[in-house]
Amino acid sequence: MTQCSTYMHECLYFTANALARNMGKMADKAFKGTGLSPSHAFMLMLVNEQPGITQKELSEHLSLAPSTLTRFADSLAYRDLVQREHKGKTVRLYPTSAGMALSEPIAQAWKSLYLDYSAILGEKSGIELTSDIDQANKRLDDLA
Amino acid sequence: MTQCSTYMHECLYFTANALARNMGKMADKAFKGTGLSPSHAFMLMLVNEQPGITQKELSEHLSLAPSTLTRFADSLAYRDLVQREHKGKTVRLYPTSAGMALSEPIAQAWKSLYLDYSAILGEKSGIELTSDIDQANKRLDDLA
DNA sequence: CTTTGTTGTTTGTACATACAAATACAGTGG
DNA sequence: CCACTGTATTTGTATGTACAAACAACAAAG
Repeated sequence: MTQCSTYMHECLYFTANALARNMGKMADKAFKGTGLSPSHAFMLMLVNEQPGITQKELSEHLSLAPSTLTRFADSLAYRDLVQREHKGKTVRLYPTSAGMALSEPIAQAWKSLYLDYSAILGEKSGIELTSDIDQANKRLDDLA
Repeated sequence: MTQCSTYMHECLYFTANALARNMGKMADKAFKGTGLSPSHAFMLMLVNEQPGITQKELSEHLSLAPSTLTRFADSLAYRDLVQREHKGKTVRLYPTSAGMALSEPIAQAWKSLYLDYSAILGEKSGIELTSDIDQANKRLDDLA
């Protein structure tokens, strides 16, 4: 705890990024068994649940840029976890059987991630923090 | 607000990353005038305040990997904003006059970032959220 | 039915960041 | 003084993510 005349930990940009990196490490470990990064896993999960979902919709659900979704879709398609259907200007994604087979492992990894950080932060605090952050995101999104 | 049977917004990994991206965008805008990314600006700030600081120390203050600090130092040195002094195995960083000249612009950008998000979240909520996140980070760091 | 604006996707490119392995130095027990 | 161990840095390489520009398809209006 070296002292620091610039109080970076009082800056939301700074703390938010540090938290994201911390959680990223944890999530990477938790999802390692699935062979997918957490973000790819979330994406596949959405495709499994809503076959035919478009990339636009995915980018909204995941708050990721459309171009990012293109790359992710490339990657999942390359591994035969989803199939793309181009209809007009939109692209719809459907899970393959290999993709669906990952549903369970992903759900488990996700649960395990939840347990991991709950163990450190306390379940209740974790839930509250998550909810507070989510509220903040809603306001920030609206003004973007 | 499309509904989603997978409640990603109840996952701390997910919300934390979304917040980091949101804040990142804001910070990029706020720091644009300085010609530096927010992270580089923070680093330069620390060097300005503690001339002779080592990369190890910087990596602790900034919660960034040592290798990342090497690249950042490269970049700042390349733009003649810091000078490196290799002494034994450690590297100490000193600001140049150009680096020091950026102190003020950086401080202003930082303040402006603070005002920006405070305007959206409310100053008090912003402070509380930042502090909550900081607490969480402290616990997560300890167990890494 | 053509022009013009809007929306969904893709591509080129760039950046922050990380991990693992390599390197270079420093300190210790023999 | 030497071998061994630990610590600070660097390098190679990879990933996630973004923006801006290009592109493709549709919609609306003249």
